[in-house]
Formats: sequence, structure tokens, C-alpha cells
Amino acid sequence: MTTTPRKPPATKKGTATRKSIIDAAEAIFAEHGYADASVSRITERAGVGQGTFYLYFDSKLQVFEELVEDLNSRVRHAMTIASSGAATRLEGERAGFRAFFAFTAEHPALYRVVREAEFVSPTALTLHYTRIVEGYIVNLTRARGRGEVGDIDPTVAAWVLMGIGEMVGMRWVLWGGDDAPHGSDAARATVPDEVFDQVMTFIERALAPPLHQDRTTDEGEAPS
Amino acid sequence: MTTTPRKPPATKKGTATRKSIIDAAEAIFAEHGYADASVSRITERAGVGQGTFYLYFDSKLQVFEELVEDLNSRVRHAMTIASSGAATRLEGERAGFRAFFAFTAEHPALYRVVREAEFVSPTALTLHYTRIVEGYIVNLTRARGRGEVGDIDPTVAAWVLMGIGEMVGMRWVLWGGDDAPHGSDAARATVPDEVFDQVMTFIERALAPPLHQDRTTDEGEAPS
DNA sequence: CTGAGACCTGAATCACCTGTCAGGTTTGAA
DNA sequence: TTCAAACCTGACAGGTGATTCAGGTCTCAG
Repeated sequence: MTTTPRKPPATKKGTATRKSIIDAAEAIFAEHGYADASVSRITERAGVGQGTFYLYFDSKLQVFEELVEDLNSRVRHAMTIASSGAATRLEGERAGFRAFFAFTAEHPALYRVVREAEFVSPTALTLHYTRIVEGYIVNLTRARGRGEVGDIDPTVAAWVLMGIGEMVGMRWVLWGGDDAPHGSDAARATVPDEVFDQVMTFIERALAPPLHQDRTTDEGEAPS
Repeated sequence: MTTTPRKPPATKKGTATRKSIIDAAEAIFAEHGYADASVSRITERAGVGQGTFYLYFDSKLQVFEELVEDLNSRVRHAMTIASSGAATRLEGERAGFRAFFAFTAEHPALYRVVREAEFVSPTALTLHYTRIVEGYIVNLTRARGRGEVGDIDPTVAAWVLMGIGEMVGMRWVLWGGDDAPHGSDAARATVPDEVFDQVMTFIERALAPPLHQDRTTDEGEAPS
């Protein structure tokens, strides 16, 4: 054990080098996808020797996972911040979704990295989704307590919302407008307002508590 | 041009060989993912020589695309059949979703192949989603004409439904019950009935036309 | 000034792959 | 029976890329 091959970060300069490698990895993975992102490309971009990479990471896969983890915090943070100030659940929902789409729009390639995790590192992806969903669950449960949400299982609703966000994001942000078959960097589209509104209308109708009724009931009521 | 290197299928036995290769590819891709599915593994499984592969396909990518295309028809077919007999839109929706989940449940690994297309062959994936969505759009538009659906843009609603299906399928079918982090073949789970019902409730509420009202109106009505 | 340890390097090793090719084997129509 | 088309084969040329390693360089406490 002459060298310090593993984790223990470093001591200053080493930390900087490590970061430059992570940054390079982020860019390269985003640009080429996992398969075509070679370690040499990453180190080249980072401006360090090939071997240096293995001074800070065990493998290509490990950096990838660290990246996904990092992106996950970023998205959630953005969503939380955005929806924190909202008064109503509805407002919070809107703000959260907007933040989500905004993030995807600002880092289209990066978001693809997260999705690719499904095949590169399933565990990482599981964590990613699970964490976001947990946030939704908390909010939904709370809102339901306040009577702002109809009678529906928060967990199921949460995954449903997650699905909506992912698909709409993929369709309108990643694929770009109606044109571009799939994003070629340039586009940098966002979900059009009309679409966003329709989506929120859909969600609102689904979650809204029944109009005139104050308790949860199993069946409809007998007509007069 | 001494040999017949390309597409022109074959003449009987050749057709059989070609099929055995496709089948093997399906299995191998499903099991190992695109990256780790080598042509040699495929041919080995198919019980033919390496070279034979190139007698019927141009490349590994080509088989993959053909596979996605094929799976796409199968899912859509299953969904169409299932929902064709339904009287109401609601019934059709339920049947369609059930068929979708059932398909995913029966070919969990296969469905992963489709998803991986996002990174292997974006075009193929685009087509896959687009086609399914088109089906939804047709139904939604029709149902809306019949007044069975509230005032919402069919296209947006269609993508939203697609997203719901994908995520719920991933969460409950691909990942298996509450346990298994992600499917290891054995599981072969299906969406639990309670979950399925909740999902349909969510969708039903979102799409249902306003309770007492017979036309599309911009605003609500003045209370008595 | 000096040496230990942290850092860095990039050529070289290994493990695989894809797609090709020169040369067999089969099949069936004449 | 005979031969050509249709099939098949598996070794191999040409590549790629992850990971290792033997050998520097740099820094700073002593």
C-alpha cells in the first residue's frame, strides 16, 4: 500500500483535481452518454493523466453514480425552494412542476444522464425517483389533512405525478418543440405555457376534493 | 455481390434461422441490456455461427430497432384488443391500462428493452411513444365529442396518460412488489388491484366532464 | 536543505467486440 | 445425378477502452 488508492479525498490541491474530474465527467456523460464516455476522454477534458482518475475513483461506474446522486439533490433542492413559499397545495404543485421543468430545460443533457441510470445503475435511479416521490408524498399527505386533496392514496398519487412530470418533460423539454425529433442541445426548449396549464388542469381536477361534501364517504349519496 | 448480404429475407429455412436470431436477440438484450449484449452471445444462443448474423442483419443496432418496432406493435395490439369491446370511455381506459400492465408484467425484461431505446436508438423510442399516444388521442377526441371527457387538450392528456402508465408500470411491475429494488426476473409482479384502482380513480377524476353541465363553457355558472 | 508522502503520468496490459471472409455444406430443380 | 444458389461457419483483422503500474514531480514539515 504505497499509494493511497481509495476514497480518502485529499489535502487541498487533490480536492481541486477531484472536482475537475467530476466536472469533466458530468460534461462528457451528458454529451456522449455512458457507453461512449471513455475515461480517457474524461481525463483529457479534465486536463489530467489517465491514471489520475483512479487516484480518486474506483471505476467509471462510480463517478457516474456519484453524479446521479448529485443531480438528484440539485433537482430536489430546486423543487423544494420553488414550492416552499406557496400557500395552497395547488400553488405549491405548480411551482414544483415549473421548477422541475426549468431544471430539465437548463440541463437537458444532464437530465438524460439521470434517465440513463436506469440501465447503468438501477440502484441509483431507484434512489432518485424514490426520493423525489417521498417529497410528493409528504406534501400530498399534509394537503389532504388540510382537506385540499380528495380521497386518494398519497403514494399512488405521488408516483402518478412523478410519471406525468417525467413524460411531459421528455416530450416537451427533451424533445424540444413540436419539431426536433429529440434534443440536439441547441433547442433548449421549455414546456409551452398552454401545455403547462393543461397539465396542471389535469392534475388539479384529479386531486381536487369533491365539490360539496365534507367527509370521506364510500358511496355516493341517495338522491333526494 | 456473390452473396445476398442484405434484407431480402430468404426462402424457408433462411426465414427460420432469421427468426431464431431475432428471438435470441430479444432474450439477450432483455437479459443483459444493449451494451453487454454481444453479437457472439446472440448467435451462440441462437445456435448459429457468428457470421450468420450478418447474413440477415447489418448490425447489432439494426436488430435492436427491429425488436423495438416489433414490441411496439405487440403492446399496441394488446391494448387495442383489450379496449375495443368497451362501451364507455372509462371502461376502455381501464381495459387499455390493464392490458398495458399485463404486457409489461408478462415481458418485464422486454419492456426494459423499449426503454433503453431512449439511449440506443432515440428514433425508435420516439416512434414507440408517438404511436401509442396517437391511439390515446383518437380515443380521447372521440370521447370528448360524446361528452364523456371534460374540456382538456387531447394531446396533452394523451402524453400525461402515457406518463402515468410508464411510471406506474415501472414502479409496480418492473420493480416488483414493495420489496425487490428492481426486478430480478423471478418476481413477475403485476400492479396490485388497490393501486390500479387508485390510478384509475385519479385519471377518471381528471378526465370526467363537469358534473351538471351539458356544454363546454369557459367559466363556472352562477350559483342559485 | 531534505526526505516522506501526496500527487501525477501515460504507456502497456488485458479483455472483448464487431464485422469480414475464404471456404464448406445443403437443397432442390432440371 | 448434378450443380448453382442459398446457407453457414468460425477464425481473424482491426479496434476500443478500462484499469494498472513503475516511475517521476511537488510540497512542506523538520
